[in-house]
Parts: sequence; C-alpha cells; structure tokens
Amino acid sequence: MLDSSIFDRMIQKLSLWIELSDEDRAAIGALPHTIRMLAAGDFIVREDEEPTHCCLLLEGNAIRHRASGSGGRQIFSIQIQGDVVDLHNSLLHRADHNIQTLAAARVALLPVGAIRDIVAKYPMVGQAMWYETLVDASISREWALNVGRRDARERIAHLLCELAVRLLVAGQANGTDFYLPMTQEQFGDALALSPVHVNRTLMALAEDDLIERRFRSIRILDHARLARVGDFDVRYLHLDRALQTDPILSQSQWFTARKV
Amino acid sequence: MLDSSIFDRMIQKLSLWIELSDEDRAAIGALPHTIRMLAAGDFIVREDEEPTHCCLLLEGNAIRHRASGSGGRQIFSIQIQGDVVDLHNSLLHRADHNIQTLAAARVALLPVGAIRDIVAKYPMVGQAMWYETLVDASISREWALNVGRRDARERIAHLLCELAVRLLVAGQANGTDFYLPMTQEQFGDALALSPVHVNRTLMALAEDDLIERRFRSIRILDHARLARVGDFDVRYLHLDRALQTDPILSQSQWFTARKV
DNA sequence: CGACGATTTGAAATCAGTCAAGAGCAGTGG
DNA sequence: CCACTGCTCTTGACTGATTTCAAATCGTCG
Repeated sequence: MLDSSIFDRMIQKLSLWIELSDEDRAAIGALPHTIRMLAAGDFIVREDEEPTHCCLLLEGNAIRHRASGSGGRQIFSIQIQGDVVDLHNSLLHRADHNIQTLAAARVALLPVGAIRDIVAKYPMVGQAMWYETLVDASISREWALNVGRRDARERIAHLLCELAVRLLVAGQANGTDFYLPMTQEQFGDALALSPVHVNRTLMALAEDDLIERRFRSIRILDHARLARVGDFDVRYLHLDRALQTDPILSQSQWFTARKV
Repeated sequence: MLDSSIFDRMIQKLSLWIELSDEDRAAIGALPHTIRMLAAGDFIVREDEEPTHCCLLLEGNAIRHRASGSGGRQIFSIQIQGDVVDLHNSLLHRADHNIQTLAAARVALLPVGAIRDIVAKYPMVGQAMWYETLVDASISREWALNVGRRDARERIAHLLCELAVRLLVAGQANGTDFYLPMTQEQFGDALALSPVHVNRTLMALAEDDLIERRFRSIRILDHARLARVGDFDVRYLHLDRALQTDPILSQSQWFTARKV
C-alpha cells in the first residue's frame, strides 16, 4: 500500500498543469522505479553526467545548483516533496547542473527510458511533464530577475513567499509556517548574497514584524506586506488551474487578497 | 520559393537537438502562418496576455524581459534569427514575460493550435520543441548564475561569448565579428548592471585587447582569453549534436581549443 | 545645421562583501 | 555529566565594486 501511494504526489503535481485521465494516472503508477534513501548532501545528479534515472522526491528537499569558475555557487531552485527533480537533465542527455539533497531524503528513481516511453504512449502525461519543465523555466527566470534586479530585502522576502506558496500547493504547509533545512549560507547561494548579509536581512525582516524566526522555522506574520516588500506576484508559478480545482488553496491568504 | 524557405531556419534550429525525418520537416514546412513585419520596439507578446500565436523570428532580434516592481528590468534572453521565440508562453496559456523586437524584424506567426497539432501528430517534432525549451531554460539558469555570481567584467565577457557562439551556430556570423542592435542600457538590463558601468567595462575589455568595438559591432580578438575571463563554458548551450553533424561549426575557434 | 538619443567621463554615495571574533547549539566521547 | 569539537549564527568595523547623479561629447538622422 505504500507502493501504491508512491506516485500520488507526482500525479498530484502533474495534475496541477493538466487534467489527467485514469489511464494516464495508472500509467504513472505503473512506472518502474527504485526507492532509495539519501543522506544530507548526497548528489542526485552531478553536472556533466549522463543521467540514467530521473528522480522523484518523495521526502526531503533538494537544491539544484552550479558553481562559477571563481568559486561562487548559484542555486537555481529548491525542490520540495513531490517534485520531479531532474526532468531537464534526463531529457537533455547531459546534466548541466548539480542536484543535491539538503537533508536526508527518500527518492524514487525512474529509468530515463521509462520516462521516454510514457511520454510517447501517453501524450497527456508528456504534456504535463513538458508543462512542468516550462513552469520550472519560469521560476528560473523569476530568480534571475530576483537576483539581478532586487535588493537584499526584496530578494529574501520574495524567496520566502515563493517557498510558502509552493509548500502550500504541495500540501506540506499551511502557507504561513514552514521549516527549511537550509543554512543561511545556502540561502545566500540561492539569492546571491553573502551569508552575513542574509543573516542581517532576515533579522531586519523579523524586526519589522514581517516574519518570526525560530531556528530554521519561519512564520509569516503579514502575507500581504511580505508580498509587497518582496515584489511577489504569484503568476509566474502558473497556478491558475490549481486555483480552479482546489478550493482549499484558493482560500489561502495568498490568493484571497487578489490584488494582483 | 521564398515561402518554401521560411521554415528552413526553424527546421535547422530544431535539427540541432534531434534528427528529424523528411515527414517531420514537411510537416513543419506546412505549418499555417502569417508573415508580419515589425518595427523596432514592437511587442511580440505582452506579459499576462494569452498568446494566440507562436512567433518564429525570420529576421531581426528580439529580447524577452520582465520588469520588477521597483522599476528595474531584467532581460532573460536575446533571441536571434531562427529562434522560435515564445514556445513557453504559447504553451503555458498565459505569458509570464514580454517579448519585444530590438530592431525592425520579420516574423512568422504560427497559431498555437497548429503547434499543438504538430506536436501531437509528429512526436519527434514535439520532442525537438521540448528540447528547445529545455535548452532555453538552461540558458536562463546560466544567466541567473551570470548575474548572481559573476562580476561586471566576467558578466559582459560571458554574454559576448554566448552571442558569438549562438550567432555562429545560427549561421549568421563567423564567431568573431557580430553586430547587435542593442543600446548599452539594454545590455545593462540583460546583465543587471547600470548602463554607465556597462560602458566602462566594455572599454576596459577593449583596453585589454580582448575585443574591438566600432559602434555596436564587436570583434573578438582573443577567443580563448575572453572565454576564460567570462568563465564561459559552452556546455550549457547543449550543442553536442550540432558539433557532431556540422563540420564547419566544430572547426571554429570556440570548439577546437577543447579545453573544456 | 540642429536636435535628440546614446555614449563617455568624473565625483560622490551606498549597498553588500570581507574579515574577524564571539556566542549558541549539537553531537561525541571520556 | 561535562568538556570538547565543529558548525551555524550573530555582531562589528572596514573595504570595495557598482550605482547614482551630472555634465560633456559623440553620432546619426531629419
């Protein structure tokens, strides 16, 4: 029964983008896979490798990142439960970035060939996966904008909003409180800020009663104001369909205001 | 005869990623389309619109960009001849960024429905298009790294390398000399630098004999050194297949050194 | 020729980075 | 049960790359 639910989150995630038929769902549920436990910091895929498997994140978090020649590191996205973590790399034959767990994680490894097969036989599944990679690209663009054109305060506020919303959508948080197993240094690598400055800015946000911090847990105190500070506009997450189909979601603080 | 060649560049571009059969090519060639001339600065797609057409850039250049709330603008990519410019937006139903011409351009507009049809009927065409969007996402990630983790000098050098290589691959330049109808302000928006600093840095690169400038034409004087300065590693462009099939390309200065 | 936008140059202001040291909090092993 | 060790987080002082503001020059086009 554990086995039957392994793909539930993946189906749920793909269903955000497109309506999947029972056959589509069954096909996903029947994907060959290997479950594996990973320790914190394990690499799921390394840059320049030819991936043989595509990885579904069942539990835990992962980051996608790449290092610059001068030693800097840029994190491109933070993956959460239910994310199909390296569709990109699998389909491109050669990984152009690293994927690494943040903490202990449980993953399902899907052979790349099986992905190609299901895409060929079940066009809607293929479309959903394509959509998934497109949304991922949209997030990358937003991060480029974040890092390029927002100051430290805006950047951090923006990232916190994104995480809160994505965790909410994934059914793992209530949109207000969440915990992230990331050091401030890793935060800095995602935002292109020094760890020291991340620290100061987080404290400033708390000082301004926008958030509350306890260890690595964050509580958002004022959703609307944090979104304003972070110049956060959910549209880039392309959740339109999710909002139509999920009544709970559409009632969250993030979407009721509708001042977008 | 003009008509028959309209899709040549698109076919050439998609063939970079995957082998297309004659049928696939014929199907692309038979896509319904409207040719349109655009003036400099015209919007091809506006953020938040629902695109009805997908745009193939026949002549001229375009930029994809989005503004932040505080007035800054981030350019996500510079599109060149032959690029299918808004697959993303067309498939996502709602545009999450703007696409705008840099100079006068000639484009072919393809109805979104026709794209969906060809993808459904010709899986290899669909794969090639998917691949195209994946490479595009890879470029977005590289730009995030560029903007986040490289200093002004590195950033500019990196962008110049990317443009030289992409124009070479598109058969529009020799990999050394090229012309770009961009102001330094637009350069700055792509690199998240102020126009003033773009200017100073370009002059410094010329001063160091890495490039030569005349108006908006650039000549690269030392490919290897510029790549080193810009921390430029072509792999993110995923040109492996192109290098195997195109002997001219593989002999260019960018690929012979092979110090990657 | 005149005018407007783009580029160039200079000087001052600033956000964020670096360096360095101390404090807090595990987990380890004696 | 309590040092000890090793991270992360926090804080302060200094530094520096880049921005901003402002003015001059250049180039192109009507």
